[in-house]
Amino acid sequence: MMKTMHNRDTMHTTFDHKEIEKKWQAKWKESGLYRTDIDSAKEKMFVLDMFPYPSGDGLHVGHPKGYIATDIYSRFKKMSGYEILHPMGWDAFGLPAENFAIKNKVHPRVAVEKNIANFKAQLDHLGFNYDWEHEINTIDPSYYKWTQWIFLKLLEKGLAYQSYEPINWCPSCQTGLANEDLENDGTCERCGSQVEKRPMRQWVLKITDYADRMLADLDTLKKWPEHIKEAQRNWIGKSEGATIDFELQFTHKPEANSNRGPNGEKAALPVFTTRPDTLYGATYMVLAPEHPWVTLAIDDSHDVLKNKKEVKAYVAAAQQKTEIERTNAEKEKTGVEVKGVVAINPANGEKIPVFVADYVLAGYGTGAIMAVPAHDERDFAFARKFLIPIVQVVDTPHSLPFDGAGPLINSGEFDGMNSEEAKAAITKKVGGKLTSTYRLNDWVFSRQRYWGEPIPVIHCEKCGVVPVPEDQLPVTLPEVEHYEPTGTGESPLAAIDEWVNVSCPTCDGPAKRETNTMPQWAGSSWYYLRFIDPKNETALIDPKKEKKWAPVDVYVGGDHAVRHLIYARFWHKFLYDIGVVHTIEPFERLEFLGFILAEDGRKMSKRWGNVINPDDIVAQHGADTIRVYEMFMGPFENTTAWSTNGLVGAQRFLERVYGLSDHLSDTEPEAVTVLLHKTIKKVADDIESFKFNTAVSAMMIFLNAAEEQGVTKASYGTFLKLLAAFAPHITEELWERLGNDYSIHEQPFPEVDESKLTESTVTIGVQVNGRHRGSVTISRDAAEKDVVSAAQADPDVLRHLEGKEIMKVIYVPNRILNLVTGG
RNA sequence: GCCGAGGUGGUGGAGUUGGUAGACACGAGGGACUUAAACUCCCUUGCCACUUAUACUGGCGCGCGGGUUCGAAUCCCGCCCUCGGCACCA
Repeated sequence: MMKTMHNRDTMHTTFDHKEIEKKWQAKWKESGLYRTDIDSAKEKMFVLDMFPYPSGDGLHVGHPKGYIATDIYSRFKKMSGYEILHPMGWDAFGLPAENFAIKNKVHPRVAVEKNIANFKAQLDHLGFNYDWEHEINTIDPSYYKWTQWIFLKLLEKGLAYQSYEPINWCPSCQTGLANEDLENDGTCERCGSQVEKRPMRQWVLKITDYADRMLADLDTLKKWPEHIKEAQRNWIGKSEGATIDFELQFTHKPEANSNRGPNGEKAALPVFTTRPDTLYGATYMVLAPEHPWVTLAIDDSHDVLKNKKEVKAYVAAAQQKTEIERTNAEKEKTGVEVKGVVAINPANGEKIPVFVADYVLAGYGTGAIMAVPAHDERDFAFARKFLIPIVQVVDTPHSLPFDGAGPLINSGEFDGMNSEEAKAAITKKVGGKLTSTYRLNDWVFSRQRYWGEPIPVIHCEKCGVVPVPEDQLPVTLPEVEHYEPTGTGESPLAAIDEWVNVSCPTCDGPAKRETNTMPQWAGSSWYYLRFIDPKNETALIDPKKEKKWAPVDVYVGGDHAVRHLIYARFWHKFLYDIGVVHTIEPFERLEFLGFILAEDGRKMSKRWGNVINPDDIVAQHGADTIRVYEMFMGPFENTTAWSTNGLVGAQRFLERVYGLSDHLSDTEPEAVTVLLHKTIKKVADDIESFKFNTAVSAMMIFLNAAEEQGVTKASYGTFLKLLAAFAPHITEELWERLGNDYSIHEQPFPEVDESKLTESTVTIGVQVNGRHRGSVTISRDAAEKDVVSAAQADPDVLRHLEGKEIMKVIYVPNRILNLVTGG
């Protein structure tokens, strides 16, 4: 290929990025370029990042990656004719601010506001197109008024309740936690302490009522990554099966059999099983140590067991174990037979022993199981150890335990029936119910800490729990002397008598405020809605605005695959049910981003001393450089290590773009025009699908060609528009230098001239026997015989055809020619 | 164990309705400019063999082993490894 080289020497022009950034950031602000017109008639596009927690450490270069992507995407959409909403806000309640406040003796609000100012400055340095008129902050009383309002609605609908069940308690953070706040090994995700089970009064949200809908509606989320949906499915953990009652008989104190319940009804315990088809093989029953029946049976006032002491000791020992010890499948099974009581297998009437064992979990299903050792690995191991009969009921050539399906045996009238069919049939015979159970537990919603939204209820001696009347919202967080957690299970708010003691809204009698606060995740469970209508004082959101702007069109973030996204989906569905929103899901499309590691391949952390502050990169290399670089690093969803060399590569690219403005030509080769239109198409398609790395690469390819072959002012201007979303400062500057009107960011995105995309000649690869041997350049859509004769004229091809006869010709027009020879 | 995503040069990565693998960038080597260095620019750069040669040419190459096909990074079968979610969940 011919290359007419311009001498790049003379092309090199450096520019003062600091000057340009300062100039245009000021101009953008002054002209209100990025203001959103919520009432615009244009089609809307709501592009949102997961808003940050404003930590004292500030941003490192990894944080802005997602923000850059949404900035580019929303700028592109604006150029494509949409009215965009691309806001930013602060998730500012939570433990770190509170801990910082305790340590440094400042009010958390003061610390957080300082951090926000720092974050905002860091973001502004990168040239983002946020409309700060739409900023929100979860700690503003005008915001959390509506967080509290949602809680009241949940309470009203019976979806918030108080529970005294043992919950996760972090001894270091001194607060209760939700299951979602724990690591896999049962430690606190925030401080790493081993979490304890502790019974205490808690507010709990009935998220399980929404489990089925949250699971089913995942299928409507066509624009979500599969792995996120899968993580949510796993978290919800639905199992389908049956609940079947097992009658108990007392053998040690037979008189107890005739004297149960007010109507003499028999005692029966329900078990949950996914394999009701194996009921005939159930040779014992197991209860979790925390099962209420067990608790009752070992109570001192009861005396129906033969070995109460022994069972009691086992239960006590089980409670001493940590979560990890309890849930380690590898360890040998332990348990104790409950003597003096047997269960009746409802299928065949056999008397089977009852055990208490900690391999059965109280929090799942009914906390009791029917054990089928022949067809369950765990039951098999347990049965072998305790010498319990093993009865095979599913026919299989495999060895036991076998947990697959097959024709039944030893199952009375069901012999020969297939497992699947037998599930419903056997359940029906024994009067059981086909049910589902979930791994997901209700959301433990109260924290015994200061820095959170007060839960808006009042406890009255006479009336019990009384919601704070809506017109008294927000219940504002009072000033306190000390933020330290009390450790007693009471929040620090409990010490502020003048705040706690109120009169009951119902009876006017003496009452106390709820002193627990909401978890960190409350404010972020609905914040996206508030961006649309941030200053509304009379409603959470104006219905008309909601109708136009919800849901979020593109939501971008990493992490939070379950927690935040589960909670937000839950609240959104609730808001749908009470008529606040009109869609069943909050986020139409989700883009998951990969993180940026430090140059040494480790996570960026103060601990390793490898943190890079974007401010330093902006100062040294420019905001446009870091923007282009972070998009060029690799696929958006990939986690990649920072590379200063790569950054410099992006900077060189921008400097060459800038330098080219001094070397524009009056004409350009057709090839450059054609390439420009290919580039327009490629960049538009790639931004739409979040493939920013290949969009940048396409622009680099165009720049290389334009430098080598020449480019006109018009084409160069078009190219600048493609680059504008990525590098908003220098493109604005160059746009002005070309003599155009302000602003490049309000230009329509260039149109592709489709006629330019089809070149008149094509280069076709030529294969001999499937191996590439040469290529021919020929007019588009050339006839097969012309391509073959052109290929036969190619010496490289000819060499491989020598002395051979062409048996077969495979020709894919404009793509490939394959000559197959005999011999 | 179950489920999901992935494995391509020295590096980040292109390319998957099967059709010229390695675009673009980084790094490296060589050269121009410079008193010198930096910057900038030009050339080379998957591996191996042959060769005075970086020229030709041939062979091998997308985790491994098979298969389908004129043709496989792409489709099928069987493995291995990495990352993520769940996990004594009945």
